[in-house]
Amino acid sequence: MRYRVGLETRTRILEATRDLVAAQGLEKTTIKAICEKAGILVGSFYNLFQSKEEAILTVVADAIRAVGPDDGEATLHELVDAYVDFVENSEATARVYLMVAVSGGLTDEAIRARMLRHHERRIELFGRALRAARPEMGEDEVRQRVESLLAALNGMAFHRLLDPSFDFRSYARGLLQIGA
Amino acid sequence: MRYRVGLETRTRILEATRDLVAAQGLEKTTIKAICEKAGILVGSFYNLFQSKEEAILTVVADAIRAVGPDDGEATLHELVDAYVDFVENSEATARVYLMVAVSGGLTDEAIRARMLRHHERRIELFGRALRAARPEMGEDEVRQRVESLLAALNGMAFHRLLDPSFDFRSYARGLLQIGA
DNA sequence: TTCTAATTTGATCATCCACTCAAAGAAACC
DNA sequence: GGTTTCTTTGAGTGGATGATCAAATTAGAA
Repeated sequence: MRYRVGLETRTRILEATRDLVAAQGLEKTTIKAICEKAGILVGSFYNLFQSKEEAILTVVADAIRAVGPDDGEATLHELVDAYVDFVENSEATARVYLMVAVSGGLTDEAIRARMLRHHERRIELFGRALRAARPEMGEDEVRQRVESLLAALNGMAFHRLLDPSFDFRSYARGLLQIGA
Repeated sequence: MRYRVGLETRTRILEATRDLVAAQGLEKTTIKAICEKAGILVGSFYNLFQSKEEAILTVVADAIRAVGPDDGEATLHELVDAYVDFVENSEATARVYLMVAVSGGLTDEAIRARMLRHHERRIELFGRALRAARPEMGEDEVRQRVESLLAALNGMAFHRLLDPSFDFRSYARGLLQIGA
């Protein structure tokens, strides 16, 4: 994979994989369907990826990274908004993330460990923001509020992906008023 | 399916299916594995179920029913506790429910509709309990609080299933103090 | 016990899927 | 233009899976 055309094909394969996984789930996504959607034949796929698993894992890794913590200085409001933005603007990636987190996390030890680490990082990020806004708050209460906020955000993100008419942003902002 | 042995076999098949789906997910659960776990041969399976899908759908329907609203008179605290009990005491069923809700809900229109109806019923149930405890609260705020509570409960249930050391009951009760 | 209907057995089938590979074609560098 | 390396093609392989079926066995009612 060194020529320009090869890299373009690789991108097309990953996009096709992401969209198919988002629409049909991890297991129902077949090599044949990926290749059709990417406009290539099977052999080309295996020229760029060693296996179906490798392509899917690449998509999954991208999805996890896309949710990931960025700015350690952000306020709670900004963090919540950024998560809503992610779900609203990168719906396919968000769907992949959610499916992998649940189906993968519950059935695959490696994914489970990765999800727990990812969660812990987000807890720290949100905890830092809450402590900055409410310096007087005790550590136990910070933990309770941050776990609650993140759980509610995840639950609402799922609701939003199930039901596009669910006003994720409003409800997410409402969370800050309840728990602020 | 009229003889006693047939009904027993049916039960064994459904238990095996439930446990395998809980451990490996919907798609990786094969007829062969179900039959081995149930201690039967393939032909017996097809004597009692028309297809693999029928067995899985039966398990899934049981799982959805198991989370379902029961008592219209229950307090918020009782409703929350009942949900925690369900997750703690029927872990396999809870895992099946979660996997179906996410993977199924995001990829299958029929399951999606079913999940949204189920969610709406739970919102009503929790809403009734909150209104009973806080008659002065406006309808918009009831909706915001109930959506937040249910989303957080679902998010925490997932966290608990990923991480058995997560103290679901304490955090769930903490939700009531934040939003009460 | 006898008879019928339900149940079990296990070989068999058709289909789908991930993956391989050798040959032909295209891209990049001299 | 020549050479090398990368890319594409597409038929083909092996294996697994869901499902079928006729024959043998067993449960239960009369």
